[in-house]
Amino acid sequence: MSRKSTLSPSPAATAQGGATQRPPAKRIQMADIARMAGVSTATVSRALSGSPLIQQDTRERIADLARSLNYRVNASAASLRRKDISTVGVVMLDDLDHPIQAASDPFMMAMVACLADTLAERGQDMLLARYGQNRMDQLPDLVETGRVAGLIVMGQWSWHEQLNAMARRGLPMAVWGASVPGTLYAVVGSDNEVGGYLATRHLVDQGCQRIAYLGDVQHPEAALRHQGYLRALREAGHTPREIWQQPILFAAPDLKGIVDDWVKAGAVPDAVFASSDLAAMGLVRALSAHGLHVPRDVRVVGFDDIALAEHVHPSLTTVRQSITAAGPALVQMLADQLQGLHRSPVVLPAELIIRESSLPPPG
Amino acid sequence: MSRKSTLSPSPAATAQGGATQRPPAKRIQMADIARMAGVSTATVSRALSGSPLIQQDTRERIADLARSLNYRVNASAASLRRKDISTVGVVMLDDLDHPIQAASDPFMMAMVACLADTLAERGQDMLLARYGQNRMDQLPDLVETGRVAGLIVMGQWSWHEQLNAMARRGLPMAVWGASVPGTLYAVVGSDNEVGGYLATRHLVDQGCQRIAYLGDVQHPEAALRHQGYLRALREAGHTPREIWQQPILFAAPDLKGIVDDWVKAGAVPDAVFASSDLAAMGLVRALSAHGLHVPRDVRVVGFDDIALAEHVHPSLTTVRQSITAAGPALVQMLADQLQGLHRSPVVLPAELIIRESSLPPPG
DNA sequence: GTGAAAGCGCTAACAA
DNA sequence: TTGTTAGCGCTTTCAC
Repeated sequence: MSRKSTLSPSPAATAQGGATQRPPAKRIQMADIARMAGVSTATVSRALSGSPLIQQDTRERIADLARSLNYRVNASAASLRRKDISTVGVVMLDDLDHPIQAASDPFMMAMVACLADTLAERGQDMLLARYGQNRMDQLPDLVETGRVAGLIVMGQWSWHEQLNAMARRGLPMAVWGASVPGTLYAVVGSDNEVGGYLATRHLVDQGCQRIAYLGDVQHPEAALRHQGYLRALREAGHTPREIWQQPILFAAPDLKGIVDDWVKAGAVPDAVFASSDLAAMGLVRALSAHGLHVPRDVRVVGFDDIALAEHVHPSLTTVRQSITAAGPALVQMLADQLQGLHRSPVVLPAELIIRESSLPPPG
Repeated sequence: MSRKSTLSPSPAATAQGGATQRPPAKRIQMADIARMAGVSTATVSRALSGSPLIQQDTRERIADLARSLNYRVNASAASLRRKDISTVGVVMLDDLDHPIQAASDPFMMAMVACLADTLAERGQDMLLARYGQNRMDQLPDLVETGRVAGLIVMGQWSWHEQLNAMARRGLPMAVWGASVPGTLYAVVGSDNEVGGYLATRHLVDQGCQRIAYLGDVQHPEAALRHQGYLRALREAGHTPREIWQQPILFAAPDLKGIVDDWVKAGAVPDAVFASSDLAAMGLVRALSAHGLHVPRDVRVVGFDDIALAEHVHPSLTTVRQSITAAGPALVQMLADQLQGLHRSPVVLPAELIIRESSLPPPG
């Protein structure tokens, strides 16, 4: 089991007297199997990959031998020879380099998990990496050093230009987000405009008159949600007020300050559409610090439908982005890119999930 | 940019008339650089890896050439030749194969992100995979096919025996969790017993008399937290009641049913120590469905200190597991395993973070 | 200091 | 059907 590695032992471990070395048993390989089976490596290779060229019994004999010796073909060697990379890079882009930011977004992380499963089903490996603004230029390395066949990118954020540049360089990739004019890369995303519309329309239907929006309109997805919000408002004959359009940060917003502003201005909304569940939950807390209760005083709708949305108090009305649809769509989009097929953006339906936070309290 | 791939195009894409092929530009390689620089590939290889054997100017000339041609050494080929795998497998074990379960645990996902960063800093890649009970036996494949040097395993759960079996086979791995007697694999984890003690002791100090525990004692980590809970109770002279030891599922507990039981039995506790923040948040909601308010009627303490704990209402008192300590510890533990060094379990300190959910309400 | 040559472990023409 | 041979793209002795 001698496995060379760049890793170095910890000081603690080297200092420790009781450390023991494992016997360096040589790893078996294809030539060994071939010799023992009395055939060539070519035959072993074909047998193990299930080639129909090999006779039934030869194949089984070899398969049995391999199994009993616990032999497995070396994936890297095979991949090198075959010139066929079965690993996909999944990249989480973060605005800051604060440890764990986009990573703390449960929606993104659920997507990562779904991608892992989707890729696994297709027999592909997933290389996961986080990149911040500073290392952004190293992103193409993953592809150019041949470690991954292509990239699935999450967190379009403010990286639009860099992503476009990468697309121009011909990097195969699929991006989760929203397509804006001039987008050169392949995009998969939810129908953010309709999502925003549904959320706001629902609040209008509840009789809300003073509906605020919480979201960073610099962010392409949030901008579309805002457009949907405006459309619903327009339809209802409401006029959006400036103080109710709050350009908060997507992940770590200062909700307290915003509620303060509302209270000071005597302009507390009777409903808020927040562009993420995280923001919505933070808002509930910020409001309650001012003695404002959700949904009694303020109705709240979020976006994403993270797992927790159903389990917090009050449970959160939200716009569901279907992760189980998103993962396969992204993987397929990348597969198409790798075939050299350019596809137009994929827009997944968004669905309003009504829970307690936007409904009249039972009392 | 011809990149062969096992991926097949989607029906939608093939059907689509507007699909365009990218020109199959041949990828440059070391031999090309060598030819253009008028040296051998050996020299290029050495120059690019910064070997001191190569003369300063030769090295720079080659480096410049490579950069201008946007050449990068093929990582797989190099790794094959060098017999040195710089990829680590990070595995999330799930109890069910319900899509996204442990993956929906923000604590685990934050850890994954931290591992990604820690490994990246060391120049290692991270292969992320989820495994359920059914595919569990395929886990060693990752190592045995040479895709990864070793495994970092999260979600010890009820897999103890399988993990032990893998350790016996000599698979290099480091597991996040708790060490129980007879554990053969390398373990890194928080000080769960002390964490449970601190949480419960804090509730005792608040004057709580009827303190319940919520957690699956089958789970090694939860069992230790329970022991800490019992120790604090014992110290305070309290007797733990049966109905207040609830063996809930770690990730998706039926909190409603438990609260129902308490109410029916007329045995509603005045405080609950939950073995995860997720469970604590669910409990807050389940209690409120019965008109019970946190912290007014029931004080609650969680475990983990996920990012959201601070931002929900009421903000959650909890026991922090330091992710920033855990990630590096796991990586180092695996590094030591790969060196053949057996180290004893690493136990990281747990810290009580006091917030609203366990304190008397301000009113 | 640099180059020639021999592989890493496997697959795929091409022959037989 | 199976074996022979020639690499995949790189690193590294060993010689010069």
